[in-house]
Amino acid sequence: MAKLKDVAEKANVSLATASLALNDSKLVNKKTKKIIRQWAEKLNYHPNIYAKRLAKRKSYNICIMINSKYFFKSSNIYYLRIIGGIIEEAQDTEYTVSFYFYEEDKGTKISGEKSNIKSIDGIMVLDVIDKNTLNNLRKELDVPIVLIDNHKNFTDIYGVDNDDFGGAYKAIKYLIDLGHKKIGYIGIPDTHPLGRENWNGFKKAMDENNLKEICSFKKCKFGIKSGRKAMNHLLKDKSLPTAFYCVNDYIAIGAIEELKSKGYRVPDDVSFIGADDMELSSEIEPPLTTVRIKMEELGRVGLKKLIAIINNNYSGDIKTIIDNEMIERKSCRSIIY
Amino acid sequence: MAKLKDVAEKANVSLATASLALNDSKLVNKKTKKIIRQWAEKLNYHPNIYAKRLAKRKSYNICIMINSKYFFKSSNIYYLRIIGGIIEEAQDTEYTVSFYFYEEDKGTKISGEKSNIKSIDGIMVLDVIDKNTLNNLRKELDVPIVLIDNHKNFTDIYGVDNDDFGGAYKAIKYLIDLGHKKIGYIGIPDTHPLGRENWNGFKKAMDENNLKEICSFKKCKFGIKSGRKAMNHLLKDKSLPTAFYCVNDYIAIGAIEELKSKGYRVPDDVSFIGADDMELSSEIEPPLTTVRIKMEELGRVGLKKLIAIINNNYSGDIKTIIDNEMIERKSCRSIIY
DNA sequence: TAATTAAATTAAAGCGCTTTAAATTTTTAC
DNA sequence: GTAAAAATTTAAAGCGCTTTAATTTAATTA
Repeated sequence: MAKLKDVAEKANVSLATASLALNDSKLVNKKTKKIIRQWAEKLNYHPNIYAKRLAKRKSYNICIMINSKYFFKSSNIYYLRIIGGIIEEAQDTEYTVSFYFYEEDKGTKISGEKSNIKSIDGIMVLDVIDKNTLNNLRKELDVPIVLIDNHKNFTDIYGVDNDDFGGAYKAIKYLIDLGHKKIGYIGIPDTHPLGRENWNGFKKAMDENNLKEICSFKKCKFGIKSGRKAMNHLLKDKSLPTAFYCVNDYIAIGAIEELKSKGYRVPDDVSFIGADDMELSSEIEPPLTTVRIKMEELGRVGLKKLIAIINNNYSGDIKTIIDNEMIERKSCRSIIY
Repeated sequence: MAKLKDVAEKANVSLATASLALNDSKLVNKKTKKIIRQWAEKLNYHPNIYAKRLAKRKSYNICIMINSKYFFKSSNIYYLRIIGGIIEEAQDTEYTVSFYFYEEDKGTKISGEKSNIKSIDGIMVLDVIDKNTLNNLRKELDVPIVLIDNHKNFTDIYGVDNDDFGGAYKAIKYLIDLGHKKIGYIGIPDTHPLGRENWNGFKKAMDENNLKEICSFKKCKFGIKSGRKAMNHLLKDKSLPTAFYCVNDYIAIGAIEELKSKGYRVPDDVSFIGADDMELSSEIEPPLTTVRIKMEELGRVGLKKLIAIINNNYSGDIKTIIDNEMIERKSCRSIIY
């Protein structure tokens, strides 16, 4: 493999000039630069990243921290898509990412035994992280941190979040535009920030249209079973709304299943809109209309942001909010006559 | 951050001795070694991995190649679990993994623009890879390759594969032990190696028990819809078997749905066993009994194997076969009276 | 005790790059 | 045409580690 010395020799310049040139320094003459670049190309030269990192005393490496419990227990497409976005983005930079599974209770010595984790320029944390672990991170490793989809906990730390509020709002507006006036809500408790955001988005859209909430259930967990249970519970009410917003697709899927098993038709009798867009959502009957979270985007934007921060040229907001995308499928019908 | 020099000074030895000691060389006296080790610990010394890699002319880095199309299109838990296993395993070694998305048609210059990919000691390829890309890899990067779950294509390349054959066999045996004699098969075409393996495993178990195939459908794709269609088709037959083996859980889920929608009960009327164990499988009604693929294990074993090969101390088989795990849930019933 | 051998330690070079002070060349100003 | 300033190039040191030849120390033998 060609090294810097080789291109320097071919180009008839010193090592220093070659290095400077390939790093696009203004110190070197344009013509010289061009010649050096051409030789680099011709020799298929690629810098040895380890030599570079050593010389620059910089790791060009970013650590992606993932709670191993969440990852392995409830592992779902969620992490995969974020990670996919990060990797893709990294491929276009000179940064490298390495993944690190942490365990909450072992928080105190994050940077203990593993030496790799010490060679990093920044940290991205996926999903929610507990206060202890985070604080230890901050103490032990003195590098910038970006939280991905942390649902606005830790307001003083850089982050990239999905617009949960806006997603719910958008969904309700969509239903309203379809003519629905009686709209139900199936979600998780308000104690969870995600629950709060969703509920607030829902409420806002309803309020703006002078609609009153009806048939809301906020005790779900994430999961199909939970959606089924919720619907089962709601079915005891006298009247069903004409449409439901569910804070995530699995809940919606469960609710739909339950409803169908009782003889109702979707969307003929009641429409459904979910959120997240899971792999399954397009597979069920009817295919689920949903507010898709741009998870790849969260990853991509997060990495860009972190790199900017590392290089001291970030000037945007502490929290970046990523909007959602409406995926119209077959689970909502218009009731405008 | 403490460096080697620091611990050498504290321990009152030369840099060389310190280095040797921490790498457990037999050249250095045991007592000296101990002292040096203690100081390293006390100073919380961790070698700078870039300096090390540079000095050793070795990258300690492994490239995980993923077909970006498969990853992003049909992205599912499959990749996530394998990747999880790899990352976990890597955390216990001094190797680092980096991920690389490739595109089939761009096969010719895998190692082109990106320099990172050139600093690797080995390659793991997830899932199926096309011949062209693989050959280019071999030509361009002269490092060992391990194929993960490649379904035994490329018999001359190291690999770690799930025991698809054994999985099907195990599933059928399970059904037979439950008393089933009329067993149906829903799968993918034999042209796909996975289809072949499954079918052969199915056949073998059936043959061994003098059972005749009945109600088999082999034109599925992977996916719920496909399972639904399959069952719809099979329902036109006169008689249903008492149990079905489906080559993957999504197919099973679709088939079950379809069957239930026609008024049948699962497992009362017909039992189902799937394969893979997807996130969803435990969520449906009834929770699906399935032959779980140990995907994390595939990743873990694959990495270990590759590292061994890199260090010239692998002596096992070209292909390593990982067995499956029976997950008993509620979709199969005993029909022994 | 001296000579020989084995064990332990170290000096020094090198990995491939960056960077800065110093040297050289070119341009500008007078 | 020369001095001063600006632009360009380079020598050399350094990043933090490994490794080998050479040196020093300890153990063995006669």
